[in-house]
Amino acid sequence: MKSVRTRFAPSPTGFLHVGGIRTALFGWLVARQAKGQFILRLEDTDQAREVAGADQHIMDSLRALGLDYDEGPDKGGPYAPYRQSERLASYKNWAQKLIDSGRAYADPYSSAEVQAFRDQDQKAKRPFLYRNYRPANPPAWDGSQPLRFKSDPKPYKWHDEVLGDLSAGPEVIDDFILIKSDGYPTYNFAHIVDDAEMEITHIIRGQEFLASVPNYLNLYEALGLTPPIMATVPHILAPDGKKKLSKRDGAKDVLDYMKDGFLPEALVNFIASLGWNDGTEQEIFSRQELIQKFSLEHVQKGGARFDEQRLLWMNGHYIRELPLDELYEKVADFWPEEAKNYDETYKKQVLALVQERLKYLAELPELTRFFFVDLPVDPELISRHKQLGKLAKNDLKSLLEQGKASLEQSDFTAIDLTERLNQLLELTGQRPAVLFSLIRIATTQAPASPSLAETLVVLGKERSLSRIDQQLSSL
RNA sequence: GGCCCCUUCGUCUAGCGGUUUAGGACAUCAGGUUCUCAUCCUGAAGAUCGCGGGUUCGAAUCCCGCAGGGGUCACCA
Repeated sequence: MKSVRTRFAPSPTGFLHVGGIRTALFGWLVARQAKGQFILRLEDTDQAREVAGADQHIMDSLRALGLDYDEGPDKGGPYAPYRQSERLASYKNWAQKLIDSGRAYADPYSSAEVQAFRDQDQKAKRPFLYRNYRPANPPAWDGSQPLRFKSDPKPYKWHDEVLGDLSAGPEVIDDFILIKSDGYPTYNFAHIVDDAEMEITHIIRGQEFLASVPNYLNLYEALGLTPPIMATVPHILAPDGKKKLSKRDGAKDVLDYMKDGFLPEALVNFIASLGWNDGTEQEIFSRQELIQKFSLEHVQKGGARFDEQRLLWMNGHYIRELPLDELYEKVADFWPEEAKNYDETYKKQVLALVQERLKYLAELPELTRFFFVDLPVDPELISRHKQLGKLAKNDLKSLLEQGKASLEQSDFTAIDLTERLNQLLELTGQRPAVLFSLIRIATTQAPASPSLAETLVVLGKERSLSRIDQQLSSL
């Protein structure tokens, strides 16, 4: 049996956003599930739109997400090269076959002339079809003119793994360009040649190509090729739900998500479940489960909106699931500046306290800064507090003095601190909302922090007491 | 405009003729977890399944119209 071979074939014109990644992910899942191969091919046939470094960026993104490819431009493989710009000879060969069989011809018109035809059709409110203007006696192709496919319009029915049975009439089939006048092939031609030569079994692509499929089918026929299995993945929509997600609508580079501390596992799970599910109510899928359970038939037909809230939740979930030591390693580059002189033991204690609060790793500094540096007293923390804001300064002062007196006697173990804080509640007759809030604010100067006793343990006696003094002197 | 695709809570979705008073998750709101934030737990609100016809004893599920959205009609992919 032929082994399953899928490919991801981006053009190096920029970074990869979630939409592109999803296409890659689905192809990767299909290949891994079937124990086949996943191939990366760069479609760099448009020199004008090419962006320097984009190819490397794409490869970095795939690797960062763990979407490893078996063959690719930087990896080689039995069907190398994997860059279309290096495969021009191939396209020439196949083009020659078409010329020989009378299925390709040189386009004698200037672009201005073609544009005139187009305008004419547009004015008449009918779709532009080049074949209506097909030259009767085209000149021999010398490579300086575009080479066009001589189409054979007919209706087609075909099957799409996601969308089901599809069909289209002959009116959509046209003489499209195979090779541009600059010698480079168009996508329409190149991908068909490459997929055939590379023995690709499944084409998974966005729905912007759907309207062209009949043209491809016509070309496959002319080349004597059997079309691969096709699957059309719907677009991911911008948050407003109107148009497809694009870079200009704020679609972020996936590598930027990684830089903000979104975990690859979370990103992969999120992107997979955007438009796919296994038919059950399961939400969290490990990579192994995705490979095992993924199927193109369960991919949603309609477009899905990108909901960052959901990604945030899922990422937080994956962060919470991580063993502390593993999280500690991942968080290495995210500590606040002030943490650099602290040792691993201390930082791990801090990390354990904020693990359940982290939605993404880049939040670490704002959540933990007070563990590493004394922040200036912020009077608003008290004045804005529901209960504390109502108390007179003298009352606050005396409460805090009592707290200080008790804590001075403590050995700052969790057990002792908890007990003392409880005693303090009875002694002062105050509710936790008042007493604990006050001490918490005094010792952290942060609007939010982990629980009081836990925080004090990590902060330690000396630092806690000196901060209480600092607060006292401001009252 | 022609052609093609799509349409279930705000969002992601389950559902493939009857077990559905349409289920779950995110977000929202309320309560609980000795304090804030978060986690966790419980609960609430939230979709006449785009609309209109049919078929059927019975339809979110099948058929036909319509509407809305998207894609495409490049020497871009």
